[in-house]
Amino acid sequence: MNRVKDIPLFSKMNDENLKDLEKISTFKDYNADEIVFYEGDKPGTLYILTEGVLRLYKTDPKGNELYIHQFTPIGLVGELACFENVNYPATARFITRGQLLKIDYRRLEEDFFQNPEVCMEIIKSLTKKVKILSNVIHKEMILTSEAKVAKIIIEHGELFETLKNTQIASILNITPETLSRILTRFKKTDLISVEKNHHINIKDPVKLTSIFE
Amino acid sequence: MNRVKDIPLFSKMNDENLKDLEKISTFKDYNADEIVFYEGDKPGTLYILTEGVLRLYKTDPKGNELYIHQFTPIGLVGELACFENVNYPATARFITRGQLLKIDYRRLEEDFFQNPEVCMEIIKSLTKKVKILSNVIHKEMILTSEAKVAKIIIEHGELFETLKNTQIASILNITPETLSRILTRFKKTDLISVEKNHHINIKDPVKLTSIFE
DNA sequence: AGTATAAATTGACATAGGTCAAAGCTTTTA
DNA sequence: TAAAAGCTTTGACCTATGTCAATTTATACT
Repeated sequence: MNRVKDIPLFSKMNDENLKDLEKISTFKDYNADEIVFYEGDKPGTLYILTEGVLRLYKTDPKGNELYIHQFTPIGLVGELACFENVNYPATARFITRGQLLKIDYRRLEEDFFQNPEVCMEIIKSLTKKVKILSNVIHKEMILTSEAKVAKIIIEHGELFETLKNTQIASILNITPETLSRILTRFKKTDLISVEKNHHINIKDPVKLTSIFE
Repeated sequence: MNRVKDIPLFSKMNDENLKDLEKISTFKDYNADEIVFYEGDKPGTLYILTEGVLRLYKTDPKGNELYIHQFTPIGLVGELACFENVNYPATARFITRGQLLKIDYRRLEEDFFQNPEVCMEIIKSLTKKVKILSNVIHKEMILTSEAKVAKIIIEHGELFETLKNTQIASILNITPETLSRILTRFKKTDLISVEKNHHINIKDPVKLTSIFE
């Protein structure tokens, strides 16, 4: 992607505004593992993810990464920090190669929010974000490790075919050891079985679901 | 409060829209401890808190209340559920007597979001909420119990003068026993001392702050 | 195919906080 | 001001997960 008007957020802007926007924004490509911003950095740039997978995580005092969310195109990233002028509450790192549109927030503000279409898109984006965070809270505060694993098997079982268990553990914010032990327990109690290609066969969906609901 | 136009969110609406709004909304008074909605309830009503203190919390499988936030006037409550049409992700209960403006969301939608002033207020409200949730995540995922206590002493030490330790423990999502043990430890290591009227005297702010930063 | 590297499993152990129960303290209420 | 009710403190114990280390199993590379 290389034009601002291809971004849904701006698709309904008039040409004049678009031109202004182009002046204060640039597309930038990233490699996998590149950091976009660190937790605690000062805001000032609004990011729009146009390509790739971008992970948001926090770091605890021991240095562990605490997974919050992975964004896929197209979405606003880091708008809270800009709108509220607080430091970024999490670190953003690309998981794959990717691309961002970087917008100089200070030069944007004035007429940007006047446009009702833009406002509507921002509301949508913020709403999505509230939902994401609300789910994070649910997962981290309410669910036990066993419940997290049961939930990801039921809701995204296919992930086990493409990701290593260490990666899944990191998404769930548990250790690989804990994940391994829980999977073993699920196999022993005949809730699941593991077939070729790491495909997880759910043998007792009802019981498995009851673990996290 | 008893008029819709006294609410900032609607203050800039024209008279016609206001009249429409009044038709689909009602003020309702609540007593302390009254529940407004339960986690899992179907949405349909947009609430605006006009008086009192409203607590949002989730309930874990053991029945423990997990504190998320307490709202004070004036603020939108439960808009995520309405906008996204998902069930309420938390329970809302009044801590004091209070009042809500209840708006029938289904009858609202059409022209409500056209109004740029209203949009702007909604963006503000959602932004505030993202910030709140982001803080909840920080508190619950990153901080240890000791760090939570240190943080509340530094940032809201005066709370100890008005609230029982059990209430503070519930805000921090820790048990009163744990809070008591941590306070004892802080006293023993000369970080704080407790004076008359439960006033907490911070003897070593630097060290105390370093526990949670 | 055969070795090197990475990932998963398993066991032993550590730890933060929760749970339960008893004993002191403070408020409130009568 | 006495009795009751409600807080706080303390000790003993429990539990879910993390940590570290050893081993086994898979995967990738020449």
